[in-house]
Amino acid sequence: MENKKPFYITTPIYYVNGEPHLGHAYTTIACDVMARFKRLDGYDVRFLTGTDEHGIKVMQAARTAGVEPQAFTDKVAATFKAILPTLNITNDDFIRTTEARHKTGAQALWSKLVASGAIYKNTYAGWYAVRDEAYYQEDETELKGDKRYAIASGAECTWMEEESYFFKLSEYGDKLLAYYAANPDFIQPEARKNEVMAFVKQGLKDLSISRTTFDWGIKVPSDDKHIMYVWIDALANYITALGYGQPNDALYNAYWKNNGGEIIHVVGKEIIRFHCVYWPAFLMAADVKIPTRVFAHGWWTVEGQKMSKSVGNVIAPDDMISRYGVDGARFALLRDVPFGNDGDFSHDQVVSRINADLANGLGNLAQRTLSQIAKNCEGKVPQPEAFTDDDKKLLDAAQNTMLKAVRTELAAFKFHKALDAIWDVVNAANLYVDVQAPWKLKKENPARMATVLYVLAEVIRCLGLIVQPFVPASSQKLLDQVAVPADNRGFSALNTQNTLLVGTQLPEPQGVFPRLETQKAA
RNA sequence: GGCUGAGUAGCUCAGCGGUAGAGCAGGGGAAUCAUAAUCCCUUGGUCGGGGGUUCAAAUCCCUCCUCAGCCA
Repeated sequence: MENKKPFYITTPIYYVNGEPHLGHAYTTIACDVMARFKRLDGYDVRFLTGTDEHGIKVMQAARTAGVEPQAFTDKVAATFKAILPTLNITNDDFIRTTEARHKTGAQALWSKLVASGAIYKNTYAGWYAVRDEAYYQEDETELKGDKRYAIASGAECTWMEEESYFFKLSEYGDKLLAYYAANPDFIQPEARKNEVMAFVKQGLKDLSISRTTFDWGIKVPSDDKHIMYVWIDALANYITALGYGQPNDALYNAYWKNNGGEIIHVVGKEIIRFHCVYWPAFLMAADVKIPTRVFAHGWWTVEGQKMSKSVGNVIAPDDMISRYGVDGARFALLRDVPFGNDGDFSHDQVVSRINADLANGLGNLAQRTLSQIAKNCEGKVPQPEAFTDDDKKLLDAAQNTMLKAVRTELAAFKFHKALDAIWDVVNAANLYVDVQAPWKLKKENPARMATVLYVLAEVIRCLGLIVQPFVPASSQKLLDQVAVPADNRGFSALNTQNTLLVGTQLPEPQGVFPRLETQKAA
């Protein structure tokens, strides 16, 4: 148990100008599956999520709602926090950028950047679009009537001149490219890496990193007129949550400065540049270690359409849970679509996946096995005879091969392939039941029947163990069904040394994965 | 406009130089332990279009089309 390797995984911090939806749930669930897997696999895991609460948009949203920004963010942040138990998320911490610890840490990071000479003061002038929180060059805007708009986004612009601090991003292009080259896995998937490298190769400009036009943000140390640019504020959360720049930085030492452990940021593809260009540049300048990996996942459409408030097809995490159950929802989001690709969320597809794999596949496998044990073996783990080749083959797949395959796939965030590997065993087990036909053996050869049922029960134990990260609640029920002790459910038990104990009394079999109705109005 | 991906069975995708694959859906059958679940067999594709290289191309090259993203 000692000398566990550290593993630090983060979701982005979610911007509190709207309610949580499918996209937030997706990122968070993916990280949770990874965090749970790594814990079960013997790592010392730290899993962080949280909310990004500063910036002019939040300030304006608060004004529209007629409340103070702090009160506004308190309310929205609470809705983000509330979905975590709903989705059965095992985050170790939840950071809000309005918390004192974060402000202290972010200011410490700023001061470090100043001390290292990476920051200078200048004037910023240009066409500013409030909606985009961005400045545009004159040629990036167009005049319509007496108003000027950004060509790219259509947002209205006003001329602004403000004193601003700048980060010397222009000095980091080569260093970043060298880092990407030396760490080929830093940006995944590959297509995103190409995109980021192309961006860096064309040359980087210094980055304006402070604002004076509004005050909903973290104050720049020793210059109260300025607040920190939202991204330097937001990105800092990954280290401030660990105690960076604060009196107690034990977690920072354990999980960030860690020796040989991993630091992984999971992000949506829209914020890859901030995480793969700005963030590592800030860290280089501050002499802080750079994360091991940034993984950008794709986006969901719903029934073929983009999710949007105006279309009215935004899926709320609560809706998903009430329709499919927590485990069904978690499973459906990761089962088919390669992490990193965009996917389409279709009700019919989700239902058919849940029914085919969970109910008909794994659920029914357990039910048919356990009910035979209940009827024919007094509900006790049966005593096996010598194993046949078929028995050995199936047992070996469940006890040895499966975990290795899942480990390999998850190391590359291939959730769907990990599940493929697990379901290969589920399908093999269902086939094994038919081939062995224990219901016939009952009369012809009861000892052989006992062996077959033992093999199946043991395979169910292994499946119950490995499926824990994906369907945490159901898997516990499944493991209860085969009487696996609560303290023997880590992957260190996924082998031939921790098999089911012959003669153990099993509880009355109960369905674990219910079938969903197929015909249901969307 | 430049760059990066993607375009393969009704649907979701795998294959990335050697006789077109899986899962789901559809059709037929077997079985009856089980959540009307399971198992077997099966229908279905000029692998976006066109050209080229090769004994051989979904797979390599060129070109065009469509979609997505990044950049300008």
